[in-house]
Amino acid sequence: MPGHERDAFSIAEKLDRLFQQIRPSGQAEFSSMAVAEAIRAQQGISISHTYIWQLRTGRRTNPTVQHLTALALFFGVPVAYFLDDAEARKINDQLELLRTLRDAQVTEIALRAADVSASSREAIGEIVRKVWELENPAERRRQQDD
Amino acid sequence: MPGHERDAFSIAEKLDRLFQQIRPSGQAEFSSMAVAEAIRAQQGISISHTYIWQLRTGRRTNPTVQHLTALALFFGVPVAYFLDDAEARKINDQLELLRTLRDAQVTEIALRAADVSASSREAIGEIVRKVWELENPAERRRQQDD
DNA sequence: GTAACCCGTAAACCTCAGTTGATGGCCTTG
DNA sequence: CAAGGCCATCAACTGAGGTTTACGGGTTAC
Repeated sequence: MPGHERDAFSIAEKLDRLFQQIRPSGQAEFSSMAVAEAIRAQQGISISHTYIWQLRTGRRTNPTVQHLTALALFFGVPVAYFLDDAEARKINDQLELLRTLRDAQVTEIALRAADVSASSREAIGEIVRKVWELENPAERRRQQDD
Repeated sequence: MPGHERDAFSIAEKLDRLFQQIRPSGQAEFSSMAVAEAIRAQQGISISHTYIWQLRTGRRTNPTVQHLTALALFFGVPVAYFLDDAEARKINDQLELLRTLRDAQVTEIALRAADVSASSREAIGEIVRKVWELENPAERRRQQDD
């Protein structure tokens, strides 16, 4: 099991939380039976109450997309609720980076530079680096690690 | 099948798209074999190249969360990309831009420029524009619409 | 040439996701 | 009390998710 840390919260914990927080008429929790029946009725997807219980209690941990989607739909949460934790968030950073660039109105520069010869690009890169170093004192430059 | 509209794009189509758009060094696509091997190596999750191919070609359509998450992580997209169409479209556009920039090895320029004052950025933009105009004859400059 | 390799494709195969059936506890209602 | 329904829980089973093995085509190396 290499370095990548797994989800801090398991599917079981998240599902359990949904059961606790989303209740039929404000009273007691849904029963596994009721949820299974509702999913079959509303979505036409076969699922057994036993299996829902197994997922909730962590006895089964690796459902298929169909069942996970069905549960998410029933409880009215996006499927990503079950899946996107720390790991997926890291990935989202990469996409966020693009938004950051766009927000800094830098994409036009990038796009133009992309359409330019390699040697010119190198020269431009050098200029940018010089400007950046001028504007960023050494002290601040130290905290450049992700 | 009641009212809830299912995903317009299958997992197969989305996965195929990832293969097409996210490439190793800008050249040919990843092979199913390479992806399987990388997932095993980087994430320690067992997956066979044959199965990846089956998913990509739509012969298998209902993977478990473990495998879907592994694929999403490898390609650097949130798992929701495979499950939620709205988000998938958003990410697709961003991916295309990101790949364009990466292929031109221009991201470092852009990143540094984003971290620089507005006036400097303006100056840099001016330089880039000048270089670009130098390298792109007037004739070609006219057809700059897409 | 041919040997070695990587690749997509296919079918046979095996493991585990998911079901079925059963048990017993806790409520009601008669 | 017994009868009946709803429930969580368990063990045993089924079948689909996932793998293994193998074949043929394409490419590079000797």
